[in-house]
Amino acid sequence: MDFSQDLIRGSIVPIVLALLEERAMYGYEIVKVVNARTNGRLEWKEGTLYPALHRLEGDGLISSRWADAPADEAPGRKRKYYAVTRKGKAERKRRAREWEQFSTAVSAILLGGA
Amino acid sequence: MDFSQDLIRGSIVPIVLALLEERAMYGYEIVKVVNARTNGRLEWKEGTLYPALHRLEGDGLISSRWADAPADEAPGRKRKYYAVTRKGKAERKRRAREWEQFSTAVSAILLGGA
DNA sequence: TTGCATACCTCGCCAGCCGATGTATCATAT
DNA sequence: ATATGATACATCGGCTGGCGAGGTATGCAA
Repeated sequence: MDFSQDLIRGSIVPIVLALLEERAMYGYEIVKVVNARTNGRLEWKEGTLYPALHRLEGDGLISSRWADAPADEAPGRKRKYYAVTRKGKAERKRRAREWEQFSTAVSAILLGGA
Repeated sequence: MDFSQDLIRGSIVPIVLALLEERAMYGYEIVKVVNARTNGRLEWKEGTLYPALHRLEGDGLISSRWADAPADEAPGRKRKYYAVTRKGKAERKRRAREWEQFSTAVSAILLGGA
C-alpha cells in the first residue's frame, strides 16, 4: 500500500516485540504474519526485518534458537526462532505506551483536532 | 517525551501540511504550535523543521512569502510565511488518509488486536 | 530440470532527524 | 552600557536505518 517509508520506521521494533510476546516466531514467519494481519497495508521486506532482528538480539531484547520445523509443516527445514527476553518485555510495554501517546498526538492534529 | 526519532519521521510532512491548511504560518511559529498542541509530546526542533519546509517548497507543496510581523506582535521583525498550494492540499489529503490507515494497522497489532 | 516457495543472510545507497552552530533583531534587566 | 534571552531565520555533518538487489540452500511440484 506504499506508505512513505518514513512512516514505517519506528513501528518495526514495537511490532516485532508485540508479535514475539504472543509467541515465538521465525523471521520469515514474522514477515508473512505482519503482511497478513494488516491486510497488506504494511508490506515488510526481508531486507528490513532481518537486520532489525539482529539489532534487537544485540540489544538483548530478543533471543534466538535454531530448531527443526515441525514434521507436519516443513520437514527437514531449519528455522531460527526468536523470543522476547525479560528486558524486551519491558521495552515492549514502553514502546506500546509511546506509540499510543504518539499516535494520539499526531491524530489530534491531522484528523482535525485542536 | 523523547519519542524515538524514527517515530517522528513521516509525521512531519502531514502535520506541516495540515497546520498550514488551517492558516498561513511562519517556521518558528509552527514549532511552537506543534509543541503546544501536543502538550509537549512532540518536541520539534528547528534543525528538523526548516529543511523540511524547504523540501516541501521545492516540491511545490507549499509557498513562502516574506512579510513584516504585525506591529502589535513583534514590530520590526521579518517573518517568512508559508501557505499550502493546491498541489499541497491534494497531498495533504493523501497523507491524512495514509496516516489513518497506517495508525490503524499498527494499533491493531500493538494494542492487542488480531 | 526448471521453477517456485521456503528460509536464512549481507551490502550499499540515500533520505532525513537533530545537535551544534551561526546570523541578526528586539526587549528586559543589571 | 551590557548581558541575557526570546524571536526568527538558516546550514552542516554524523549517524541511523529502510530497502532494493543480490546471494545461499532446501524441498516439492510440473
